[in-house]
Amino acid sequence: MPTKDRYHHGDLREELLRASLRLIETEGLTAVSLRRVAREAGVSPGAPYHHFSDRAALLAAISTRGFEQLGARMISAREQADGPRDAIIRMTVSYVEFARTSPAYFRLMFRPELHQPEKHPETEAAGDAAYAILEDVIDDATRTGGLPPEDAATLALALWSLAHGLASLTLDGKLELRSAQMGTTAPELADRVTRMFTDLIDSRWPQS
Amino acid sequence: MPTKDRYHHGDLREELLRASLRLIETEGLTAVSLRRVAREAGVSPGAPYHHFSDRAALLAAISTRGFEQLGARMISAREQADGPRDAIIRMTVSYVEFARTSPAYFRLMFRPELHQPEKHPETEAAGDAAYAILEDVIDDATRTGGLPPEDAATLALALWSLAHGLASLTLDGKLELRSAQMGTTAPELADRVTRMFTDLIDSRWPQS
DNA sequence: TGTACATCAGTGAACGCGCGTTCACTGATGTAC
DNA sequence: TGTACATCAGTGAACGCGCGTTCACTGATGTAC
Repeated sequence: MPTKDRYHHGDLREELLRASLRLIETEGLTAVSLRRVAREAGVSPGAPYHHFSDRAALLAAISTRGFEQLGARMISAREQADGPRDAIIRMTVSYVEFARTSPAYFRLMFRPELHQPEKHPETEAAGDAAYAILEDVIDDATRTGGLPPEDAATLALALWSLAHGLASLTLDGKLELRSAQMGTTAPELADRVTRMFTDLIDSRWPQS
Repeated sequence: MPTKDRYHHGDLREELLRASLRLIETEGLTAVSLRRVAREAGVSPGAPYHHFSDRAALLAAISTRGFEQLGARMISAREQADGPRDAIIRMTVSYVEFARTSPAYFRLMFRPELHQPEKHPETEAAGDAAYAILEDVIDDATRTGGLPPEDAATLALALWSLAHGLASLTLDGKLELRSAQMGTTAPELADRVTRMFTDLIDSRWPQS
């Protein structure tokens, strides 16, 4: 067990990642400087450099983890689903839910200019992997349902756009604004939009 | 006509806004500091304070203008449309097109933490006005088409989410990546997704 | 038309700040024998 | 088991930088008479 006031922290890398996420959530992305993160972790300004080559590397590490977590959620949503149609609903909902419950991750993941993904290919790979899960579910639907294969790629993109738009608008508070006016809640509204979209797919390709 | 080397700039406020947009497009939002913008406009660091109370006020002014331009595009898209169904397509496409042709505006508009809209109600009002246009078109469709009124609000939100997602993914370069793999272009892909969505609406409510 | 004066919109130096990053250093830990 | 030594992971002071903002100032412009 870690003792207080040790010279060696023991788990500084993790602590820095945690502190960064905390900062993003409480004070926003602009508050995340290496100095500040170090201070939050109770460590000197130079210490982080033993774990991350620079600020962008720290942010890239967080992004990678974010994509991995999003992917894990999507996989678990798919596993719990009863058929491809249900999988589509559940995965979209879990995408939006991820944004809502992990706003710090989500905001950073889609701010590529901050973490220079061109220098950190593992971040891009994690993002691609998450998208591949979505595509795979759509492919499932073309095999077992009546979804025409030539529309699969477009539909996957439509679904991603819808989910991403819902997630972004949720984080911007736009959904909450609308839901208040409509006498409901933001999560319920996101669900409703998702279900409507799936219903639309259903009525276009009934056998899917 | 403005002469070079005048003590009074004559149109500094506009020049500062232009310089900011140029900077966002070439070097990103982080490059927009009041000092830098002043330098780009060829003016001393204190000069902008005669036109904007602080940095957030400058950014809010740009955001407001962005929402106004987006609204204008949506209105014009609607006017050119042949019926509510066509209006829905055109407005969605023009939303995405706005993001693509005015990325600097778009990025800033949906970064509320940067321009503190709570202090600048005119920015929020401009955003609400743009959304109202979309809602209005959907309401049209419920009156003239077979769209059930109880679904109107949800559908408006679905459309906004789709358009916003497409726009965001376009700016992040994700659409371009997909389109390259699919042997097409990003704008064409966005069109395709929009048309698919409208087709879905059509097959669900054929008379709309 | 000319002049006095108020106001507007600039200048440029200065302030204090937090930042990223480097570096010589040192305490703690792990390892070979 | 004990010891010498290498390596790891911290410290803390220092660097140069650009930032937002303020301020006393001044040149240019507009206006009243």
